[in-house]
Amino acid sequence: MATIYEVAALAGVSPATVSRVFNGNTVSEEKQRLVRDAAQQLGFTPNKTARRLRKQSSEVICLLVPDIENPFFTALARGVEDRAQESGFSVVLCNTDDDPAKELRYLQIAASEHMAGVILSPASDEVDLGAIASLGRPVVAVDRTTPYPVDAVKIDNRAAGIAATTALVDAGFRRIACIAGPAGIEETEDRYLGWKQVVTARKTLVRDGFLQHANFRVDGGRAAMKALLELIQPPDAVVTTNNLMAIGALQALHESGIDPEDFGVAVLGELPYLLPPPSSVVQVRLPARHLGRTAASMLLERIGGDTQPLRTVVLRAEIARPPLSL
Amino acid sequence: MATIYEVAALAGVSPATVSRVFNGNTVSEEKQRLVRDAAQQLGFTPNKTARRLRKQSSEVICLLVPDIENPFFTALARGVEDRAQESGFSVVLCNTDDDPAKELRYLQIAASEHMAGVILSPASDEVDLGAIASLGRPVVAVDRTTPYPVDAVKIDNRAAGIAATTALVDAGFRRIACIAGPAGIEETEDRYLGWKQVVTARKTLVRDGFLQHANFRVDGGRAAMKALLELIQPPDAVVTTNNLMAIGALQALHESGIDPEDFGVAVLGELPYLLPPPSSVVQVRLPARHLGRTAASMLLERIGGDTQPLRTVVLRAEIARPPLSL
DNA sequence: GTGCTTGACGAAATCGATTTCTTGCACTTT
DNA sequence: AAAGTGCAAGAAATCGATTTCGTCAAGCAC
Repeated sequence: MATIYEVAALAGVSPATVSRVFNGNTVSEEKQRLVRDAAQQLGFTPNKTARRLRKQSSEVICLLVPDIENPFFTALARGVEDRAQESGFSVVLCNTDDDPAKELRYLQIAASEHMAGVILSPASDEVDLGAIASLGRPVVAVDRTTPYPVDAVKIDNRAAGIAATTALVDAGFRRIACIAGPAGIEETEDRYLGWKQVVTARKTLVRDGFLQHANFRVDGGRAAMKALLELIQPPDAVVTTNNLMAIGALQALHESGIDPEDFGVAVLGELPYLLPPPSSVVQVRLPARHLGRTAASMLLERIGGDTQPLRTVVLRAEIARPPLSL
Repeated sequence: MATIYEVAALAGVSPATVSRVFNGNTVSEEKQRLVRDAAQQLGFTPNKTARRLRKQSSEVICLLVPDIENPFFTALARGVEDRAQESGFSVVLCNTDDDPAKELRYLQIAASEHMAGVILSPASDEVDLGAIASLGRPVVAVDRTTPYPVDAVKIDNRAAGIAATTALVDAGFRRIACIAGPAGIEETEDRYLGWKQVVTARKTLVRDGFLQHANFRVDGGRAAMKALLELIQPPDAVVTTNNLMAIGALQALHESGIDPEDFGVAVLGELPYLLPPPSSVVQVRLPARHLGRTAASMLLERIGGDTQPLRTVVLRAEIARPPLSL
């Protein structure tokens, strides 16, 4: 790897001039040519580490997601990446496993690595953005929000919950349960509030136990569904507040020998279905990729020095597939 | 962010001593305590960028995969990450989209960012490891190999192809086609050779057109399957050489109204099935996560200075689900 | 012609660590 | 007691860029 000094020596100029050539400062035509030729000849690329040390920042943005194996987050990551590429930024993708300790570790890395900014889907409300914030690096919360004053991009979760539940009611289901995520996570809270609003307004039957809290994974959804089916008066339909839990719920239904056509399932998110799902499954399509792209745009604006007041962008989800009526 | 100089000043020692405390050199008990206290008090963490510039390396490894939305690669990534964490390394995950240009860009970034090593699943045979290699950074190829002399971890693709095809033969299918990936990619080449070996040895019927090349994605699999079904004498079973193409193939079957129980499908890889797949689907389970973990282990050994001869580790796939006989 | 502005560009400082050199002190060894 | 040995720890060099500062010359006004 050639250094700026070698280029300078070969071109017969000072290192400062070489730097100026590559950073758009005033250099005479003549020397520009000399420098470029020399750089070309030596295969010179500026050392990012040295530049970063000096500039105290880099062209890398850090993306923290809770679960990289969840297609929702990979789609989101793609959105971030696409947008970042357009501005010449690289994306570092980190997996927090919804573990605040891991999250903190990565945030510290982001800080000490001088990354230009962070996009994160916080593992918990207690996320500590202190280190990043004190460096003045912008942060954008995505999908979930934080108590810190940062920009955010989220989905209109309540509306999504309402849409999902309404679709089930409209399809004729009358005993609609809800499998929500862990209590205390705002994102899932809003979704189940949407459910609650609809079941209350439409006066459907709600029993104790119709609201199940589960972890966000497949096993959580399956366990919750099993619990629902064991109720004395079980539901005839369910709203699950994320994609993985829906998979678990569908598995539980299948294991219980229930014909999927007879049981309404509404999902917030998309299922990795191979084949068209049973007609009684409603999917609310969450704009994951767009979420990522929007977050990246906002972050890049901040990195560029934008100082407008904090923004929260709310994206609307849409029903992917209206259910047939019963 | 406190610097080493501030810590040194507060502790009343020189920066060199502070550095020694954090890098395990000989420092008296007394000063160690002083330094640690001062560091604690200031919340000091060594600046990674400065350290990296000086040491000419970092504790970051770069993982390049062709498609981050493919569950096979996310599982692989998890394996890499898990292993890296154990040694205190961070993983930067980059998506090449099977685009040699993007791949090259990321490799250059890895080089100029002084990353400790690279694990990659090369987009093509023309991958250029020159920059990385000239820095002496170790590289491990995963899932696919390269013409460069680097360590590799791969799957016994031919055996997997043989296992998949044999399972179909054993299940009674006699006109077995193959949907292979793009010609020229070794990984898929080996898999289809496994198929070829079995159909030849077992004397099943093979027609022109029974071997389809497709891109590695869902649409490729679907198109290939459609082409197969349009043959004058279509196959009664198919081996698909990756998971996404299998999804496409199953979709095509479904769209053609063919009962999945009547048509044998063997997949190299796992399907993101929600529910148990039709009994005629054979899945050869590829140990993706393990692949990643092994690659990470090998890379970390090299980073640690291991200079043993080049190794290629071959992992064996296993049949996930023996088919019922017809 | 003198003084002032302006622009190109080199010298040197800087970013924050690590590491090599060097020094000084305590302790052996003959 | 002089010389040798070992070790803790400070001073200074180093990694490779960017950036400030200062110089010098050209251009222009008076």
